[in-house]
Amino acid sequence: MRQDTRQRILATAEELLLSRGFQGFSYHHIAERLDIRTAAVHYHFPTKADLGLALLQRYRERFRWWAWQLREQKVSPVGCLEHFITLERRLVEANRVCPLSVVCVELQGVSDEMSAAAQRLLDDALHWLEIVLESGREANLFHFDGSAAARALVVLVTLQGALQLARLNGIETFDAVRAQIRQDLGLPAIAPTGRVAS
Amino acid sequence: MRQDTRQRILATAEELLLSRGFQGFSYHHIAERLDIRTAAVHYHFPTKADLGLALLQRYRERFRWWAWQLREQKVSPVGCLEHFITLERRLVEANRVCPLSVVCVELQGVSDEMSAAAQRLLDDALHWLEIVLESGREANLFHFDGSAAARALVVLVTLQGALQLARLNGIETFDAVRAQIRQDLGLPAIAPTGRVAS
DNA sequence: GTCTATATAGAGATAGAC
DNA sequence: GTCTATCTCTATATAGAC
Repeated sequence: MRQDTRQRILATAEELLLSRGFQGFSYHHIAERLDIRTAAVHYHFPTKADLGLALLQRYRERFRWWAWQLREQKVSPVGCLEHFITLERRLVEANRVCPLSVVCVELQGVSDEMSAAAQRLLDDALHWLEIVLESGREANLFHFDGSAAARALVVLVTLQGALQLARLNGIETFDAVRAQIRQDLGLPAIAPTGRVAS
Repeated sequence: MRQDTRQRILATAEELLLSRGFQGFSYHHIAERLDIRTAAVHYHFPTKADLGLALLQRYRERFRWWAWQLREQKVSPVGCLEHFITLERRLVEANRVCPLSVVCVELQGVSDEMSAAAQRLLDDALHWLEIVLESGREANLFHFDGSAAARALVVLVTLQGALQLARLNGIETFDAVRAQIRQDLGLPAIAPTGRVAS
């Protein structure tokens, strides 16, 4: 019945991480929400650095699994991009930011292992996006100059920035940027394959 | 001799804010660096919210003065954009982030007044960039589709994202994005007006 | 695995002397 | 304006009972 406490801690901690930053939540916040004591949290994650690392690893595993699923379902490059943007948009709707943003802003306040885990997550995302863009270009779906790697980098940082500033400026900011990204990749204003999940 | 303590506090606090986040520094850190006591810091800024607000106001005033200078010197739109990018690049070099990033990530941990001040800074930056892009387009220096406001938004969020991820991924990330932004605005790979300050 | 209890340290903030 | 001294609260973490 109760190894799932660990999972509930992770889920709650992730919510807190993405809405308040790593330095903005404590074991007390987690324990309070789950109606347990802080000592129980320490049993599962002895130090906060352990918890932070676990959160980033979990996030990365989830991303890899998500990307693997899209591949299994043979989703088109355009569909992949749309799904990815939708993923980020959901964060905006939930008033959250991306864990990469948190680590970058609070870099001096997190352990080296945590920032290394963030680096791996970033590498995965960039690599995945590069493949999507390159295969989409080969299929004549996307149109852009330069290397797919360079374009993937620009798309990712643009989404990161939009995700973040949307918190101050409203979700219209995110949607405006999203439209621009599509246009810069040579897609029509409304994605032809559908899947522009709201 | 000693109203400049206030200025020294602001300068030190800004360094800490941009390198560690708002929740990542304390009055003790400031006092230690200036070799004064925390009570002296509280004299100038009774609460941390007061200090945070002052930091954002100061940042905004500096930006406005900086933009005004460029205008006085009749710097071309291309030069303005280059100067702006250089401004951000210096933050990367100093391993800092933008105050807007800090406020966005730690939004729940800052006062309403602080986030309102960040909003005003963002508005100023967007408005300034919009004018630069629009006047540059009229002078046939920039080439882009859509409104200047929409393009300004994309350029700004892209720089924000690059500034942030460069902290994890290295300054090459920032430079690659910078090159892409230039290209997307129809500029040659190397800016013709010079002023690509290193 | 979870609890109570507690240790330690740091943060934000105030009072009052100089 | 800046200091010493102190207060209160919170955060991280551990010990040991159940």
